[in-house]
Amino acid sequence: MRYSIDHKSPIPLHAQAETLLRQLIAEEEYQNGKIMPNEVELAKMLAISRTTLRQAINKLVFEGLLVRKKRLGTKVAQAGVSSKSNNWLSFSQEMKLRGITIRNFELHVTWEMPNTEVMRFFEIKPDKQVLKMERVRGKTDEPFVYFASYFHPRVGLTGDEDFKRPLYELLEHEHSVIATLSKEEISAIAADKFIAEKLRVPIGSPILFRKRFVFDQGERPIEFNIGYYKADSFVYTVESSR
Amino acid sequence: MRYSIDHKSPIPLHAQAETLLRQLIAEEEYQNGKIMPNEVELAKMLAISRTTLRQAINKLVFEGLLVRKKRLGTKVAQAGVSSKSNNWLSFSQEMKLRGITIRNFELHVTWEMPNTEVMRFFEIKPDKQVLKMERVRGKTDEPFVYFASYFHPRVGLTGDEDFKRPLYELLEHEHSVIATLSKEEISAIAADKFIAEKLRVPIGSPILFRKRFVFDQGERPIEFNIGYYKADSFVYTVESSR
DNA sequence: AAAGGTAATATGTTTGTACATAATAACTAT
DNA sequence: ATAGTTATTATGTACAAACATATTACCTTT
Repeated sequence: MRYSIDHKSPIPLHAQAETLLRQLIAEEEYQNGKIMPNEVELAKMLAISRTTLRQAINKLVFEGLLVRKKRLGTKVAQAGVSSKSNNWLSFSQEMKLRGITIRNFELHVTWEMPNTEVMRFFEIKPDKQVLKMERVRGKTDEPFVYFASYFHPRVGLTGDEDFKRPLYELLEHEHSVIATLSKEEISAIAADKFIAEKLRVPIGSPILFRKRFVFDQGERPIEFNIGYYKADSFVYTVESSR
Repeated sequence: MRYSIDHKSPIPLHAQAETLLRQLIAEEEYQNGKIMPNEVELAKMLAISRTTLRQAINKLVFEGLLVRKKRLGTKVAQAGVSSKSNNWLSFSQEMKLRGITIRNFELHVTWEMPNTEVMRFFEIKPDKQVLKMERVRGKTDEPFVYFASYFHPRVGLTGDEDFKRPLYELLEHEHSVIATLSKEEISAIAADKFIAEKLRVPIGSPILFRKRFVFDQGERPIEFNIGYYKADSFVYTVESSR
C-alpha cells in the first residue's frame, strides 16, 4: 500500500483514514463497484482499530460515496459527478471530495457592462461596470462545464484576486462577504455555437443549464452565476424534507 | 422525561435515541440555541452508553440539525429560512401557481416486474410486482413532460385509485402514507426514440431528466419517480441557505 | 432437482474505559 | 486593575471486546 497512517501525527487517525480512503477511491483502486477489503482486514492493514476506521467509512457512507451491504462488504457507489444543493461547497471542493481532480481550461476576468438580467438582479444602473469571471473546467482530458460569474460592485473585487482559490473562501476571507442564500434555476437546453465550442460537443447537444442567484446575510445580491454542463457529466442532487 | 428508550426493542438503541432527540428538538425542548444536557448526563438519563448516544448525535450533526462546540456543549442549530416546503407541491399545483393549466395526455397504470434500480431502491425481490404509473402531461396543445412513478408494495395501492387527484394527497388521505423526504437527481440527456415520441420532439433533443426518490417518515422508500421534461418548457428552482 | 437447513462472513450494535484538547471560568501574581 | 496561569468542563479521539444480524454459499434431505 502506498499510503499509510502516521500515529504520531497531530491529525486524528480517523481523519487520516478518511483522506486515505478518498485517495484510494480517486485512484480507482476501489472504483466501479469493486468491493474494498473488509473492515477487520483494513483496520489491520492501517494499524488502527476497527472503530476508528468505521468513523472514517461512516463519513463517506453518509456523503454517499460508499455503500455498505451486510455480508457483501463495502463498495464505492457508482455515481456520476454530482452536486448537493444543501452543502455550500465550491465546485472544486466538491469535486475533490469525489476524488476528481479538476483542471482549469480557461480563466478570463473582465469588466463588462451588465446585461438586462444582471442589471435587474443587482439593481444597478446600466453604466455601472461589473466584474465578470469566465471559466471552463473539467477532468484531465475533457472540459465539462462553462461558468460565467458576475459580481456586484459592492463586493469590492478588483479582478486581480487569485481566482484559483475556492470562491466562497475568497469572498469570505478577503472581502468579508458571506454568501448565505442562493436561488437556482435549472433547465435543459441545446448547445449553441459558443457553448459547443467551449465544451467541445456538437451544436444542439443537450446541456444542463443552471442559473444561480447568490445573496449575502442581508439578502443583498452579490453574485450572478450561469453554468453550462455537458450532459451526462453532471448530476444535480437535491434533498428536501418536510 | 416523557420519552424513554426501550432496551428490549428490536430497534437499535442509537436509532431510538436519534428519533427521541428529534422529537425533543421538534417540541422546542432544546430549541433556539438552548444547549442540551451534556453527553455524559444525557447518556445516563437515557440509560445508554455515551458512545451509543454519540452515534445518534453525530447523525444529527451531520444533517446540520445540531451544532457541537467544545466546552460549550451541543445545541440546536439556528434554523435556515429555507423554504423547502414549497418543493412539496404536486406538479399540477405547481403549474397552477404559474398560471399554467395542465392537460393529461396519457395515463397508464400497470403492474410490472421491477427493474434493477427500482428493486434496489425498494429493497424487494425481483419477482415482487410493483405498481407503475405513467403520465404524459402538458399545456393545451403540447405535451411537455413524461412521468413514470413506481410505488412500493407497502403503500398498498391497487391501481384503481383516482390518479387525477394530487398524488401526495391521495397517499396521505387514503393510504396513511406520508412522504417526508425526497432525494432528487437532475441531469440533461438527449431524447431517445421513446421519449421523442411521447413529447413530440426530434430524437436527440435536449431533455431535463429528473429522478426522484421519495421516503416516508421512517425513511422507508415509498416512491420512485422519473421525469423527462422537454427543454425550455421547464425550469427547476432550488433555494438553499446556510 | 428442488427444498430446506446450516455454516461462514461481512457489517451492525453496544459497552466500558482512557486520555486528548479546546474554551471558558477562576485564580494568582504583578 | 490587568495580564498571565491554572483548573474545570465539555466534546474529541481511540482502543478492545462481545454479541447480533443479514446474506450468501454450501450442504443435506426429500
